[in-house]
Amino acid sequence: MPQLTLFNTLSRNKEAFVPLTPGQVKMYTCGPTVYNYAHIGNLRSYIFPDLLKKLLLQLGYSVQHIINFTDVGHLTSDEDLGDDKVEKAAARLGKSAWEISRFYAEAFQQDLQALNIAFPTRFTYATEYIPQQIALLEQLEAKGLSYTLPDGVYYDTASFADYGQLARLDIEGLNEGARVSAEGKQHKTDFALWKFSPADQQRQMEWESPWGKGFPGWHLECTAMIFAELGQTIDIHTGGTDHIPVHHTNEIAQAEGATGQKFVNYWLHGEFLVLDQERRMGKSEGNFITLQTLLDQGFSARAYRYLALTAHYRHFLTFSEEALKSAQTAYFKLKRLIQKLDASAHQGAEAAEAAYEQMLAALCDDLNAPKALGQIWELVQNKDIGGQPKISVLQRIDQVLSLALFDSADLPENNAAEIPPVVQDLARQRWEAKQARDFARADQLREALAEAGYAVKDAKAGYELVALDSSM
RNA sequence: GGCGACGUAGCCAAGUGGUAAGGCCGGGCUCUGCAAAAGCCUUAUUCGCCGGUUCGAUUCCGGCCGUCGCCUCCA
Repeated sequence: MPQLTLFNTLSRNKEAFVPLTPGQVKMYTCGPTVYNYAHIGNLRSYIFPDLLKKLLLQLGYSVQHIINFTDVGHLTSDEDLGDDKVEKAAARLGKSAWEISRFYAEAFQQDLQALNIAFPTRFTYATEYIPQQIALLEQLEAKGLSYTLPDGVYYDTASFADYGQLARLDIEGLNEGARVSAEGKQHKTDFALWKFSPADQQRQMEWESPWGKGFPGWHLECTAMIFAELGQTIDIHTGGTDHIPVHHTNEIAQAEGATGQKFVNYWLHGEFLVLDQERRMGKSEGNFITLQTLLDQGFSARAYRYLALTAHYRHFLTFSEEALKSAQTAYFKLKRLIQKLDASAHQGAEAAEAAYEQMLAALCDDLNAPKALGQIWELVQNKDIGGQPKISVLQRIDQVLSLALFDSADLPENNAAEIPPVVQDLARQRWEAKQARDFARADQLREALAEAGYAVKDAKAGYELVALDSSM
């Protein structure tokens, strides 16, 4: 078994992975705030933890994994103090905040399924851990790490010696005023642990607390849920790079401030998906593409997973329709090649095993999926290795990559069910003309089919219809 | 202003101090009535620019140019 090495944001270095308890891994993945659909950039950040988890399983570890839902919104901006995204979405759609968060949480889970992302051991909902969050806040208060202002209870970051170490923050240089400004905040990095409900309005989501009616600060929930589900120290915590300077920095301050123990041994952060020319994709930017949009365009969700795996998780991935198209073409071609493997050819088993070890080694080197994919292509096209050893290796590596390499259901040729009868009729006529060697008529009918949006592909014993739009 | 990342063929993208993975697209050929599919072959003397270290740098160091991210909820 190769040694698993992971790039740890704490040290900014690749480190050999050693779990707290031999053979067991506790990992936590920062989940979405459920006030809208996830976009494909968000989803990228759930693919690499999935890859990591499956690699750990393949290496023989047992894995306890939590993904949370932030189902209580937080501040939208400085101008909207007291308002939050979930409640805002609720107002816009005429639903309750609870309905909104449940709806988008379910939509998110459907996206995960479409992308072959395994569900975690548990999904946790922030609103189901309010007592734990209050208890954590009490702990912090007892240690003198918090102070109360008219609008909420704040964390006193100056009293936590290592504050900002994860992000290597230069606190003095932080953009003055860019952070949420609150009257009376003692230090610009101080953040809300509990916000009071505005006196003049009734929030849908608010709870009683020793400090007054209100709702928890954003950072508190993750820490409280980790403590409740996984313990005070965990192995791995994953999220997007944008969480390093604020969210994860604050989580560490809360957790280690409260317990005095190391919170997380390995912090892993995924880099953004970016749009060519157009900067990052963001929920707030309004320029986001959902998985459903891609499906509507005729793309396979797994082709997007394939695309995500062609880039290293710690690097930007430039997304464009062209890139996705080429990924889907490659992905379908790879599956067709695999379908045609001759399982009765057994030669080259040793070389195949060596290739498998190399793939595993690539993945163990900080999840180098692009390299492993390259090795898959080389294996599949290697003429000295028979179909059987190839299949054996591909099945095992696909348990980690989850590309459904042996499932041909999403290939265009297997999706002919919804072709209109008229078109099918034309195709049949063409086939008959062709059998009668009336090629002029056959070509005419081919053109007619093209106009109807379908291409005909002949095989020896019959033909297939492929919709031109979805044959990308 | 502070912190940080990136710049490899038309596109996506690995990579190493010793002479550039893989995929897509393109081109050529085979096969096919045509077409598609499939198969075979081919596609960067070069890794943003300029210096330095070195026998040797795309890979290390310095400078410059360019692009981008975070510092406010965002993956």
